[in-house]
Amino acid sequence: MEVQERILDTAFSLFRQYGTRSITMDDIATRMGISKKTLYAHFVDKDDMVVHAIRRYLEIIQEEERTIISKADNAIEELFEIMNMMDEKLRNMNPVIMLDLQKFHSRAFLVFQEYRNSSLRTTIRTNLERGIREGLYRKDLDVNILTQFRIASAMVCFQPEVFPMEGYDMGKVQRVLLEHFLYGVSSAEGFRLIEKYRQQQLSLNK
DNA sequence: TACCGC
DNA sequence: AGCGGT
Repeated sequence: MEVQERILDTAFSLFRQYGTRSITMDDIATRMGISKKTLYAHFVDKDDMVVHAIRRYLEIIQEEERTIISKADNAIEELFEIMNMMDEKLRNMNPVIMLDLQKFHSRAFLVFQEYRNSSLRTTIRTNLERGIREGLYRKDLDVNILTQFRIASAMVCFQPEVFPMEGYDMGKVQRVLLEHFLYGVSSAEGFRLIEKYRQQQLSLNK
């Protein structure tokens, strides 16, 4: 792996736990056993590093989503796989990171908004359309409204007032909300499939 | 690693 | 004071 990528992965693993504000460039350099000079050889400043760290994280998620979507047999299997993937991606994530981006790293915040408004929206909408086509979701769904709702629901885990880090794991929150959404959009046939995948999950975790 | 300056 | 930046 390239040095930049290793720096970004180290930085992001710290940012996701503590937010960007409380992590210093010294922390990152120390953690990697390199000097700050090396950090500044690869990134113009901290803000630039935050932008790249967020971008990389989102690109990895999108890449994994593409793979899942192309492999999944149907919309429900797709959602289950995305749920497992996001569980890991959001585990131990501190919701303050979003406030830090909003307040101190507006460029990185824009990168996230761009992801939310294009990639995430498309993934959600396409999954709904797929499920309806496959007869696994109800035919009378309002795809527009439900897409908007699902985006909002995915964002609620970043509100520390609603889900403070003490007591709630972001990955778990996302999983529970997504599963709840899935039950809400499913047809009778979809419902049976959900039960089947849930059984499979249970036997896998043993 | 020491140091500056915001 | 402590942290970004040199």
